[in-house]
Amino acid sequence: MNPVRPPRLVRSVIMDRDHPSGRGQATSKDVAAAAGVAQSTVSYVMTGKRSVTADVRRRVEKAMRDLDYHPNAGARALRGAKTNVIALAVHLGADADVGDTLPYIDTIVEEARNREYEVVLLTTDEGPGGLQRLAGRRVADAFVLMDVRTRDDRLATAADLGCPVVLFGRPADSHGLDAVDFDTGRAAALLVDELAYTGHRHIVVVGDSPEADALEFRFISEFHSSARVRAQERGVTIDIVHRESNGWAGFESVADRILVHRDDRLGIIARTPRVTEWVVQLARLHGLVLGRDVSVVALCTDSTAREFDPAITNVSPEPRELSRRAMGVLFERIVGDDQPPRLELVQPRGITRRGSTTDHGLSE
Amino acid sequence: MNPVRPPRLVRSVIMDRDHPSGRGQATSKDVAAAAGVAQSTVSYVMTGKRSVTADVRRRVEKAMRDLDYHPNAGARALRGAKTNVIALAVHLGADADVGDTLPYIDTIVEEARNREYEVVLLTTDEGPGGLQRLAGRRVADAFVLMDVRTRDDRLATAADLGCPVVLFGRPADSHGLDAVDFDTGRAAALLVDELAYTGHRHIVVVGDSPEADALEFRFISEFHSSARVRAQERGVTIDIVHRESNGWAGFESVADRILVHRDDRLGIIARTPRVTEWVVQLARLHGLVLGRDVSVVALCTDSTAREFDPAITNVSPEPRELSRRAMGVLFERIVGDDQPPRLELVQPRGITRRGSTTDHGLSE
DNA sequence: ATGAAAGCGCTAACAG
DNA sequence: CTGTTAGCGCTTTCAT
Repeated sequence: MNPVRPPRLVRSVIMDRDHPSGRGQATSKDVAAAAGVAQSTVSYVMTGKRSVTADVRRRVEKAMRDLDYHPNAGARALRGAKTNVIALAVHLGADADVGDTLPYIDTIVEEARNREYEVVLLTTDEGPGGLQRLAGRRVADAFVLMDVRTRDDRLATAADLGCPVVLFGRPADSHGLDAVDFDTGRAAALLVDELAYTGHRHIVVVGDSPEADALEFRFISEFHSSARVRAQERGVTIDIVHRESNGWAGFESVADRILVHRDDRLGIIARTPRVTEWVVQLARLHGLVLGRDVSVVALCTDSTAREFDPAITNVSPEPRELSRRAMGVLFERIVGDDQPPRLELVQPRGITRRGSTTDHGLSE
Repeated sequence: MNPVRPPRLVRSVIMDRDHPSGRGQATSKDVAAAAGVAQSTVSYVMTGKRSVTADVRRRVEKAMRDLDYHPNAGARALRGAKTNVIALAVHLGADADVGDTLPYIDTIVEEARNREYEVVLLTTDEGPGGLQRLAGRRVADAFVLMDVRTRDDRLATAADLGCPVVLFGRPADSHGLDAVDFDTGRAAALLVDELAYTGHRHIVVVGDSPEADALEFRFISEFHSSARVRAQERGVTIDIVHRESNGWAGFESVADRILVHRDDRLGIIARTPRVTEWVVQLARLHGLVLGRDVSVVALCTDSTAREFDPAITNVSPEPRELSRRAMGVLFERIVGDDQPPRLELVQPRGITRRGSTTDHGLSE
């Protein structure tokens, strides 16, 4: 029986070899043997750090494919003193601002992959210890720190790690580390301008975090102060409101403050996606039609803005652009450049006018 | 000058040593030398695989502290054939169900840390190739696959990796892999029961994904079919509705279907946090008071349920428990157990009655 | 209870 | 252009 057998599959070939026993991986030595070259040649074919005859290269590459060869990351890291892993410290706790954090992470992973890097995850809760562990054990050789607070006890440690680090946000003292940040002040100005230009006389800024957070995160305080200044310049009144406790209840309790000027060209600025949801709900609840009785603008991604009906006039915080820039800076450091520490301040792409805003006909 | 100098700091001691040059890490060899023992003894102090005199142990531990020693992960992996890294494949794309995905990841990272494991991140988009890369290069030696579809092309590959894998979800063919899943059918039954017991006569199930998704993810179709069966058993009418296109608009267009029975003891089941938000909005928009004119129950975490006012009667999908169970199964495989593949079906902890439901006085 | 020594898989001198 | 060789830092026999 079975007089005619199909050609054996690659996998079988591997299984039959005696050196890379059973399930074990083929090593560069096996590849070298199969291709009839030295182990170092295999290495040079991979790294391109030495020129190799076309013929030899072909033989090596074929052997790699036949044996399903993958270089062992541990051995590489050990020898090369380079792990090709970056550590990403991000806040994942129960109180994480779930709204727009995934696109940041997604883009970071993507950018890392484009450069043949892996990403290990680290929670902000682990604090400085986590950084030390990963750097000390040589698991990662570059770090991305998200959710950086104005004063952040991870920074002194991070600066001492002796390897590239990039921050999301602008701490009071950056300890000589590179950082990227979104120009939230500029975003606030754009949002205020939009409301002022379309003839609104009163502006209320609504945030979802207690006042205390404004001190911890610069992007919050900066948003507030910039909005305040701009409103003054534009000659419109402004009030800054945030919820008093968690949940809708803590938000509803400040409803009066939000809606005081509901009958006199009121424009509301929502600082996060979640708060946008609430503001929309609040308006509906009070029988106010968005884009007619009251205007709402928000700092949120375009995709979030479009989820509403009417869609919300918005400025995007550009999560993907921010992550791309951060990774750009990080990899420049990795290849080793000695520039002084850099701050990349990402500008809003602009404001997108959608259905949630009225034009009171007073535009300049 | 400087007649009295303070005792030198640990760091200086390191810097002064000549072997671990400059910024370089101290190695176990350095520790051994400093403690006056063999390198192997240092190793045994760490692993505990051989008994060590209390005195020797103390000396070694002191040397480790003095030199700020951290074992090199690459070297360990190389020698020990164990990376102490698990790979987490998760969907992070633009369409990710942002709602409740962070708690899963948070708990996975936490559980990994408790067992001295690191977590590398992998996007679902990378498909089977990502798994092969990480396993082949020996970056990770165990895998967690989230967002598993009914038919998922990563599974055949995953099963062939030759290392522990655990799935979130129940594919049509699990390829002999372990899996954990939430009993969404039971959850649907609980939600229907709650509405039936409190005297509702019509139930509408609202989902946020198009019908097509129900085929891809078992938890969706199972939720629907279980709800349907249970409603029949309880003698109440049921309709299953989902939005027709993205955003609020696609949702509002099915508003009529949702609210047909608004005047006759209507109970609405929201299948996700996001859809809960919308249903609440829709009700308000139509002047219906939650817990009086209409009842809303949801499949969402307790913390999400409490965000609303009135709080929403809910069944939690238990993200943290699910992750804990998954990691439990995974680590049992890692220490090597030869049980047949397991499916851990996590039961809902129960339903929590809150303000969003009316009791029509017909409870049994 | 401890030491000495071999070697995991790779890269980078050093030789030709 | 290619081969030979010496480790990277650790764990684990094998000896004592």
